[in-house]
Amino acid sequence: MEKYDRVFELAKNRGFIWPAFEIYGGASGFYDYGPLGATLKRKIEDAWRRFYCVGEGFYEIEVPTIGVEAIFEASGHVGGFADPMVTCQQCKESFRADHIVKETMEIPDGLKKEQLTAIIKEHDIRCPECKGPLGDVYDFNLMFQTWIGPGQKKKGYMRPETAQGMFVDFPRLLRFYREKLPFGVTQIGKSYRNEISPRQGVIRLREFTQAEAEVFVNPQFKNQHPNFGAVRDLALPLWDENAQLSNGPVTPMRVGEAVERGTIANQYLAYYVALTHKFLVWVGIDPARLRFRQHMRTERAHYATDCWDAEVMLEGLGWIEIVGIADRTSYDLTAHQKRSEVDLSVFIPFEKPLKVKKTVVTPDMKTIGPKFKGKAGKIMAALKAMKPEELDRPEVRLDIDGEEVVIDSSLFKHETAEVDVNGENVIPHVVEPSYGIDRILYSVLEHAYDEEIVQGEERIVLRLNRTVAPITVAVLPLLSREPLTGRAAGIAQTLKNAGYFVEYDDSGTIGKRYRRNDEAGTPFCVTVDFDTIEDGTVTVRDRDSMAQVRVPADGLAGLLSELLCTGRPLEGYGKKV
RNA sequence: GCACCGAUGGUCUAGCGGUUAUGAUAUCAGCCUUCCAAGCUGAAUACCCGGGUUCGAUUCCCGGUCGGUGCACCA
Repeated sequence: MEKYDRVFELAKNRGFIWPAFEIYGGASGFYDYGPLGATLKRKIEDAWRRFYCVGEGFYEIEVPTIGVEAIFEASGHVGGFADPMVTCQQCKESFRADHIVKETMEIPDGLKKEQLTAIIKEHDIRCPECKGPLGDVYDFNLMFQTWIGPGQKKKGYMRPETAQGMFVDFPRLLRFYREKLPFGVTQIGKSYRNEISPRQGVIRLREFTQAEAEVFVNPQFKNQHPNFGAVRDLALPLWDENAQLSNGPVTPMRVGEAVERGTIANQYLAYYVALTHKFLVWVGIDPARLRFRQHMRTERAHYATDCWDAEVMLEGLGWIEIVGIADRTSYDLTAHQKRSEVDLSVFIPFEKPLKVKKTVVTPDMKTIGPKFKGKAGKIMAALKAMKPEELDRPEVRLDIDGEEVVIDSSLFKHETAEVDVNGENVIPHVVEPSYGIDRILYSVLEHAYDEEIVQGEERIVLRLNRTVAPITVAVLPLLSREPLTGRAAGIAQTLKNAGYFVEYDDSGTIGKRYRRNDEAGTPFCVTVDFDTIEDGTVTVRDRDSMAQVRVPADGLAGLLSELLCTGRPLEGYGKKV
């Protein structure tokens, strides 16, 4: 953890990250982003928006972080993650408490943990592995629970992922996108998981930020991503299931080939794996410390056909998952359709209408109604569900709530006609790239962190990507006295007016100020010296090479704009110093 | 949640049953300074929280919080 310690020390010193609630002793799994950290995070999120919202055309939505119980009943988070657990005091193995008890006796479902503890004590139920004594039963649900409104009538949960909000809004989103697939929606926001014992510092948080995209696609066309050509030849470091099983290496493979060979299940999934690679490198993840690992069949959620994690190498922590890209199929929408009883399918028109024979039954409800009263509705439904040949009889026998009802053929008409079927209703599949912003932010810091020896002194420098660095440019008078200070302040103001995040600093020697900005990751330092007063030129210093060029102060805003857009080295501009 | 270890200025640290609680670095003010943590002067800032033992606790004991390590957990 040595590297982590050094990065975290810098993060605390320079105002990137620190423990939350420090004056009250803190709480594990919670961290604050300080001035530079919050700015860096926002810039990473903005880069993400540039890829997903601007690039892919997926609009961003924002839904409450608290959800009503039904959402998480449908998603499986309530039932699946509210298990009573018990730990063996001897071998420390954990078990489902109710399962252990059920091996010995019949018990009803839904017993409270106190009741289960009592039963275990009473019947001296022991650890099935080592026969050691069991501890008290405790509830195990990763969701934070709360009550909506006064009293305890309406349960609410802090969302454990942002995804559910986008599934729940599906009918409105479908209308917004004018009822056509495919379309995508994104959300950047906080999610909450009440981890039992978060470790690994900022890697495992109880409150964290996710950036997720849900791409709704016709399952028939998962192999026809409209923009696949743009990524087809990109080589990705893939570590598929077979390679993992055989302890094989991570192999670079072109995206197109990965789909053709079936390494990645379909074009849509592969496209977002590729887009993830582009994004991560763009915000400053070292490609040499990045790989894509396929989920093993056994670790995949039962509904997911294929799932790939982007993992980064962090020193002392190993390979850490920072993005998951999953084909969730129609699982989520189907679950919400069932629980909410709202139709979440999309009408997909056929290219040519299909001619289909259809039987239309018209019951004579004027007679059936008064005669059968309360059962009339069910009789109508039963008649309409009958096959044509069953209706061609003098009388029809129906089973209504276990009772036989005989309907004379005079009580309904039926005719079979050929009708046009113009399309079908399909529940879309969902391809979901899910990004852990906090982990990405820390990884960016660690991958940018560098120490080097300059003239016998250690230099710490954050080699952040120019576009995500919190401060874009520092303006420094060579000496802290007039007329340099006044001129520098003026230049700083001009750059602020141009929209840049500018730091003006005249405290201490010039060397010290360079180093301060190196630690903050500021890519450029503009220095105002006596030549500036004479001829209006300044020096611009590159953080990484420490090289300087001399350019006219008037052109600074334009120069910065070009440096940020093109990513070209500073050395190509102005006169070398 | 269990076991072991730790917690001292912003940061990194020395140390002790009674100290004016080290040192470095960072910060602020001033002097000096014509490009990479220079120098001088001064200032401000700390014993994680709660109980106990004791004349006296930052120091010893107990509990908690936070952090580290191992186990468990991480859909």
